[in-house]
Amino acid sequence: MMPKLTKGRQKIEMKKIPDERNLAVTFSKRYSGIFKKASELCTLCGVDIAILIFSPTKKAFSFGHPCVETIIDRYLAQHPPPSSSISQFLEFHRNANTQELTGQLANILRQLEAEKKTGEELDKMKKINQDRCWWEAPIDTLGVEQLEQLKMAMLELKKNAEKQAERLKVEAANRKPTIPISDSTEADAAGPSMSRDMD
Amino acid sequence: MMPKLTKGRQKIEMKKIPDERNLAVTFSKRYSGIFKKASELCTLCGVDIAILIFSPTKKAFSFGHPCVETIIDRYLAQHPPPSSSISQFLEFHRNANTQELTGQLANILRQLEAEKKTGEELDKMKKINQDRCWWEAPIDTLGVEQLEQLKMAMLELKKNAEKQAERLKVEAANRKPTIPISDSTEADAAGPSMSRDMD
DNA sequence: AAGGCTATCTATAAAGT
DNA sequence: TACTTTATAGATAGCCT
Repeated sequence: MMPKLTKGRQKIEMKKIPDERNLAVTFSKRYSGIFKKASELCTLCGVDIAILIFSPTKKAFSFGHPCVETIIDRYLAQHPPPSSSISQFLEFHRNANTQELTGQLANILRQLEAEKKTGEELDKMKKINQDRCWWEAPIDTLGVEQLEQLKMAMLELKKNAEKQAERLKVEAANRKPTIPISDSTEADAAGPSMSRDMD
Repeated sequence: MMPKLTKGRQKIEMKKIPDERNLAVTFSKRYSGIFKKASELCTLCGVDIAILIFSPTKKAFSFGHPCVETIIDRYLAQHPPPSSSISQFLEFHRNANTQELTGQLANILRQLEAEKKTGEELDKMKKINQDRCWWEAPIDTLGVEQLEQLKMAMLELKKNAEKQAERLKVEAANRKPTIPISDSTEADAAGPSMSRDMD
């Protein structure tokens, strides 16, 4: 009998692999193994699957059938139910007041105006990453898809608007404006206040 | 030597399993196998993963580390790049005008006020589906998480506001209002117009 | 439908090219 | 660096309870 040529596959401990090189190799093998399994599951059982993985180097890997975005939309549509979101939104604004909200929206609009002036730059970026998925989406989710886009845009604007609002708040304090912008501007930013108000 | 007790594992053809019963069993075994693999990959390589599966019966199964929503947010943040979304948003509004937008936002606010009056009903719904994920989210993505919620809420409000706007438009036409509400209200709804305007 | 068994198939850890 | 090989660990098809 020949001496064993290799040790073959060995059992490994289920903890984070210490050696960085080995970790990279294992990640590469295993994530592709998982994608293959997912692909088989799609074929064998005719199901829809999306997998999102952020590698050790923070790069995103994804698998999707028929399309990652489609699956995500379908998931979001049922899971964090819209009614839940809206009630949280209302709860938040019950504690604040509508005048403040008006103020913030006004700021968003002002910011919108400003953004329009630099819109050309954004147009270029848009050209670069032409969206690829819309036309693949089943008709019944197309509306949601679009709304998603709108929402992402609103979030971007909102962030910018908050910075703007911070500036305006300082100005406002010096002039006693008709629509005061209070500290709620900060509460609405990335802080934990809203998230903790939930239960 | 004993006669074989079973045939053991047999190779199967990579096609949709015809027998419905067998398919259900295979789905159950395989999806849990994939989740186990994913879990191991998390542990071994310290990566973040989300998996969404819609079963043959359309039920959603998900795996997420640290949390499905977190991963989805991170993915959406990079993939259909925000700049793409925002530029589409801007392109859309370049064709409309800011006055109209102002009008719509005003309607949203009006709707908000109305919603507050029926807020109790929404509170009940909120109780039913307590969100489970916020506090699990890593600090650096919490802000996005919240903003996601806000956005979903805005979208809900927007839909309602559009119906409201439709009514107001009719009123407005009879009184020559300071802020005219034009047909863009419809274009902004869930129809395909915006999505097709992309390229 | 859910869980267990066994024989076999598949994935993959380690080492080699 | 990445592909190939080897041998074993792990997943699972078919069957049964």
